[in-house]
Amino acid sequence: MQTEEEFKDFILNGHLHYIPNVSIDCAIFGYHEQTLKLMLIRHRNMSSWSLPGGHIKRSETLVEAASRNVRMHTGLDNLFLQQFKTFGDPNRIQFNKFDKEKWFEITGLTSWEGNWLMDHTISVGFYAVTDFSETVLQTDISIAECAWFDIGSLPPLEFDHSEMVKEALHTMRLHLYHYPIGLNMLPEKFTLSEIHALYETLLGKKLDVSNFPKKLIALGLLNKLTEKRSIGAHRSPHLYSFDREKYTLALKEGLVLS
Amino acid sequence: MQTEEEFKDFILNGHLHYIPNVSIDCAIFGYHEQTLKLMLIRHRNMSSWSLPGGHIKRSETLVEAASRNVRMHTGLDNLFLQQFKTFGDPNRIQFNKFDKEKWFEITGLTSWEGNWLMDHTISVGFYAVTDFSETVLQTDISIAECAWFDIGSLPPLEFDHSEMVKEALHTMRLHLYHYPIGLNMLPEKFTLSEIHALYETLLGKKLDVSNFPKKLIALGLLNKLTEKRSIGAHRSPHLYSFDREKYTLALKEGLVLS
DNA sequence: TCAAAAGTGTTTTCTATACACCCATGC
DNA sequence: GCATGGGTGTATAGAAAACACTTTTGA
Repeated sequence: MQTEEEFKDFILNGHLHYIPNVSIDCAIFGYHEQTLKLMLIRHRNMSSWSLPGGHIKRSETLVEAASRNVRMHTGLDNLFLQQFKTFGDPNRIQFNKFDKEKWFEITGLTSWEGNWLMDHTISVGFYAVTDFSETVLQTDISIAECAWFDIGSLPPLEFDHSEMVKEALHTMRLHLYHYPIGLNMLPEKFTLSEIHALYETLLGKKLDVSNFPKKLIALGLLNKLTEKRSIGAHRSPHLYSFDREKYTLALKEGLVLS
Repeated sequence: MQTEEEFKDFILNGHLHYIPNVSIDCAIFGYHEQTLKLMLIRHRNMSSWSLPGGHIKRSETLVEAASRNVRMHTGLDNLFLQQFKTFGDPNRIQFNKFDKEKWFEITGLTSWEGNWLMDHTISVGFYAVTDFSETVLQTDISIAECAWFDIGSLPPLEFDHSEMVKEALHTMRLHLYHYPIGLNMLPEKFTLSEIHALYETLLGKKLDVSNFPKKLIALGLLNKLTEKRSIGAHRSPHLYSFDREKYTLALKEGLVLS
């Protein structure tokens, strides 16, 4: 959706291709060098930030809608993407906060009564994880801004999105112990220290320097490479890579990291 | 919804009070004397069974809708009720399987094009647990039958409800280790053997006779009563009851049972 | 006194955690 | 050689599992 014309058509006739009354919202977590960030967008005509989201095409599944949304904003595909909760409180969206005038100007409408977008909307929350340094943030005509925010200092969010973030973070941290989430946040080859730092940042707590690598190796997902990384005046750490086969299996079947 | 007239009005004008394109479905698990059952309903004009469900009123939250649904079918309130997943695959409902003729007869319509019910519907899954011997199954005008089925021998289900049951069961079993779920499935006063049997049945596996009670007591949710139960030619077991305060706290904050 | 079920105690095994210590590297 | 981070080994505490044993009850 890049032109004003397409946007107008979406507002007026979107319900022909998209399911009304339902949307998805995505909490996209980004990791890089020991900082955890969250991607937020600012809609046109809105002053506060919100999670990226959108409607579901009549031909696609929920995950596909979420995946399309994430791809649209980050340019990335095949991220770890999980449903975490569905939100539907009656007052989760305050339509009276919208900028009527601007809206009428775009659409040529004089009232939003009966418009498919201006109705009670339930939203299915998804979260994704990625390396934010690899992303190229993209907007479309409906979005004014798009940016990464430090997880510790998020701005006030629109709608019920603050609660969504809280839930998303909670679920993501739970999943860290039951799924291998790391493939998209680490380079192809990485050291144990790097993955250690990743887990510490995502979980927001310290993990034992000695025991964490042991547990990780015990899972059997890692291949120890013969290569080492040169890090200057220190012992060269071994490089590891994920065993793709075991990784994808663990994604399906789950695992237990204590 | 008890009369033919109300049913017709729901079909024709329900979208005024209910949100279209979204529904909730409930997997209601029932326990009694070491058997685990699931409540299923059969819609009018449908040959197979399905999970009870319905639309969400514009004024209520998702849980409230689920709660209303459960109450309607079982007569029970305040059950442990949890969202487990939202389902939205494009082909989850095959509208062409519906009995058109019967439908037209009821409504006086000659086509279902444009009817609010005949559109892509996303469904939010909830599960509940109760003692099935305490329930009084109730139907309404839209439902032909309502019955408990043994969890091990469920009939084929409509839509994607088989997958829903699988997911509901999985989530319920996970939650058993993180929430106190038992209040609604046991009498006010119960023995350790009874709660032991409950957990074994819900989890579908054996739990150690000696260690399970220890862990349970260690949680601190139980009050040991001075009363005992007389069970014939055997040692009389102590009766226990839940500590309401600690129970409700644990419902909110969670707990860890290994 | 015996069978059956309740309940307790003990032994063994496993695992989590803390921490001491050795290794590799470049200056 | 020494400072620094990488990596390994071990000792200890605590939890989980297995199971033997004691208690209570009514026939």
